[in-house]
Amino acid sequence: MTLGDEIGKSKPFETPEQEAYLNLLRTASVLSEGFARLFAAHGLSETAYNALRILRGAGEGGRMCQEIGGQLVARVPDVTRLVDRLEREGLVSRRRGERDRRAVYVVITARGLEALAALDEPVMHLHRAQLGHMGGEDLAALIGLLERARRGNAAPAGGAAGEARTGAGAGT
Amino acid sequence: MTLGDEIGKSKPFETPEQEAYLNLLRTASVLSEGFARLFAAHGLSETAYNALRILRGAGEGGRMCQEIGGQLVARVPDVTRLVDRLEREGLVSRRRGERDRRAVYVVITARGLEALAALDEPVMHLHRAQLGHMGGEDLAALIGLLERARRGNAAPAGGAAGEARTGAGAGT
DNA sequence: GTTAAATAGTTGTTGAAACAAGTATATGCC
DNA sequence: GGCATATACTTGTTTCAACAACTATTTAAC
Repeated sequence: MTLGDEIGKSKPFETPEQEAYLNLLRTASVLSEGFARLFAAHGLSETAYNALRILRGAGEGGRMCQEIGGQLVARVPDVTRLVDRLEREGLVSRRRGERDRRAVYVVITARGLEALAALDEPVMHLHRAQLGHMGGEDLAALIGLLERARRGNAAPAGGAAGEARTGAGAGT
Repeated sequence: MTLGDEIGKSKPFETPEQEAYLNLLRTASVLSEGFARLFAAHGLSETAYNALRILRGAGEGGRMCQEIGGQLVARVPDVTRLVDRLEREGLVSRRRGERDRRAVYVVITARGLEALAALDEPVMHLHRAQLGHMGGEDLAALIGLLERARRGNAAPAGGAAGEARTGAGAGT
């Protein structure tokens, strides 16, 4: 089913770029809704799940809020309150940095690890249910094209782009 | 730049499906942020812009709230208040259906058309800036793969899927 | 024709997203 | 070593998103 049929557009698209963009958003929305439902059934949002995944990868050392923000697939401008919620539910714990007392290291708790573990299997299953019908070749092609698509945005050409971002820029 | 580098993941991905999914979300997020900035500079959200586009396509007859919801690229479970906001800013007007007095037809106003017109050129420009570096062939391939990716979700196999959706189902 | 079910929107409420301003610690300059 | 700047996070506030309950109208059943 083409996107034109799906959203009932008669004069489908003006340019291939627009068609690609709208297809991208639509696909992301459709797939992401499936995960949102899955996570919601476990009391988590997609962002929360994502953050927990990052923290599981970080191990006992944890990660600074800033780093969490940078690693999330979708930009989140308020990591503090995201961590607040996770902490309130006992899934993570905060630890003030010792060397740098401004920093706050967020560490996943045993309960957080359990929550993730309970999701590992269903998540993998859903990934396969959603995209398993595509061959490995098509998946590889899709991945390559998506990476290529992002490249145009590396250096925002316009005027009002690429500024502050909550004091980040953290740099290599 | 691969997504693995981008979000600083050492052990990148567990399956190609996961890699494709995360690349998809990331790309959608990156591109969509550009548009969000553009629209915000004109006092609109992406959803609001999208709704106005739908209403411009609908012409003087307008569209029912239900139809707007169905045509938006990302599902929005509260069209009423979306229309509220647009109405408050004078971009659309409501008209109670005459044949079916339950229905509310939403029509774009002259001011709404102006707002869109002011964005037509910048939007097309941004589309090109974001994806213009990809050849027409790659764009076509990407579009095809995205459509293919959505196909796995046509009939949700699981249990807790495919229910109500705010009384919709509306059918052909 | 009157009642039951379905449809189209609205309203209420809670939680999260987004932007801006504020506090505490570190770093660098002189 | 004291002051300016930058960094890391927190807090305040407004707006939007999401789910559920409610009203009005239509359709269908009997």
